[in-house]
Amino acid sequence: MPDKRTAKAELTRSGIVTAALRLFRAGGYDATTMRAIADEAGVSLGSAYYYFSGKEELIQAFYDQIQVEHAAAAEPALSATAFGERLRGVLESYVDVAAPYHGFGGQFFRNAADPTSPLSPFSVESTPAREASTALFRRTVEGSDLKLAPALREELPELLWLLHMGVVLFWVHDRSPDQRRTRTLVAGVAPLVDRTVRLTRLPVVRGLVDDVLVLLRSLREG
Amino acid sequence: MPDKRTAKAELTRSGIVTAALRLFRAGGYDATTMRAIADEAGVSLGSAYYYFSGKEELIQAFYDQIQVEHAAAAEPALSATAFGERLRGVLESYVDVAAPYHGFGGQFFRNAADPTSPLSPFSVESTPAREASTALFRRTVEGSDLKLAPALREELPELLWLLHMGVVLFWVHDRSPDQRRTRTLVAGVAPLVDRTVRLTRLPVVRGLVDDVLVLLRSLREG
DNA sequence: ACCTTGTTTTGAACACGTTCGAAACAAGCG
DNA sequence: CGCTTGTTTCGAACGTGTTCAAAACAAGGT
Repeated sequence: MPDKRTAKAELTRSGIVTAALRLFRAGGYDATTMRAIADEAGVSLGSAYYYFSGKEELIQAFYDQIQVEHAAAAEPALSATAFGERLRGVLESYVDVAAPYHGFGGQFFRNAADPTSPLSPFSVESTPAREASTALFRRTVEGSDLKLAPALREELPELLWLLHMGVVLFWVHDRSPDQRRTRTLVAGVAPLVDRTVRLTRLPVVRGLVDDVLVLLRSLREG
Repeated sequence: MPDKRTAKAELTRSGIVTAALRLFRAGGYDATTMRAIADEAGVSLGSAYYYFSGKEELIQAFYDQIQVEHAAAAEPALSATAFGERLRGVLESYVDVAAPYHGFGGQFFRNAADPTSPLSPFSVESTPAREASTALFRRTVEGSDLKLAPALREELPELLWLLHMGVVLFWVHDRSPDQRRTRTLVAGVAPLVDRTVRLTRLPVVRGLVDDVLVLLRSLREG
């Protein structure tokens, strides 16, 4: 492991990342070999493994990039005030940003699904990316016209992130041209979530919501 | 591919499956090599590949086995009449049945998450297993005291299957001893679903449910 | 200058999943 | 019995991700 990172080492490292991203983009994840990445970066195979524990770790760079792009692309959507509109815009912008990678998104996804992998969106290693994404949904809630019980308001961003993960899951399996079906899903689900959340102020639904919150908390500790 | 299956060939085939399952059970999926499976079955490496297109295909046998065990283990739970009780029992019995495989369940899961893989629960190849599982949830609904709009009643089993998939996802990531957290989730979520579904008869909620159904249908065609 | 210590680089080597051409086997037919 | 056709078995060989011991390099300290 590189403890004291010299300037030159950092250059080598970023060179490997750049090479990997270029090749992933061109030919997909599985088809891109570590040897090809090393060649493209102008280093030996062993050097690639000196900087990265394995092929998987190179995906993280990809994730980080998409997350940043998503945050930027979602910005315009956050000028609306209606919660449903905001949510729809934020979810849609992800589909836009991720579109170029849809072809081999599944190859990434396979690794992400492994719970033992640091690439899993639930892993500790993904915490920064996860929190950045959750922050985006927190802004979606807080800048909106939505009126809510404070307890639910606090949990909502994380629940929306979960919804986002669900959309991504759908997206990965979506073979329709230009991911039309995912867009249909987002356009339909956003207003539904809006209306559902507003319903939680009804007395009949209130008790249900409270129990959901209790369950969420007991799961978090467990 | 074996077109005309002779009796001896069928024996070789099942021998390979048995060997694979035994080794998976003992050492997990990743650690079990195709060479070891072939050895254990007393055939050559090439023979294993003559019968199975790859290591992945051997997982399907595992899935089928669990599905059958689940259906059997869920039977007692279906003697209850309250929908919430029935649902809880069915979901819980899966956790019981799958418990021995929790250790390497994630290794299977990784392959299942690949949308291009036939092992994906959404793939055409998985249709039989998926429908068998959905049938279980249809029974859960139909034998219960649940009163519902016919339209929703028709869609509910598939939605419950989706919930089941969600529970499995949670289960895979659950590192608590004896999967306590997953059991907490199931025990908590079953009554919540029960109450939520019953709420759909309220006039205020009715319109929401109708829109959900419309969305589901438009997604199915797309 | 030389040694020491730590970092970076290298390519050979390993084990694995998978492919493939060729051999062995079985069955029907003349 | 030979011959043909189709099935089954085999193991060598390929390309892959990954590991590792050794070399090259850099920077001080003496």
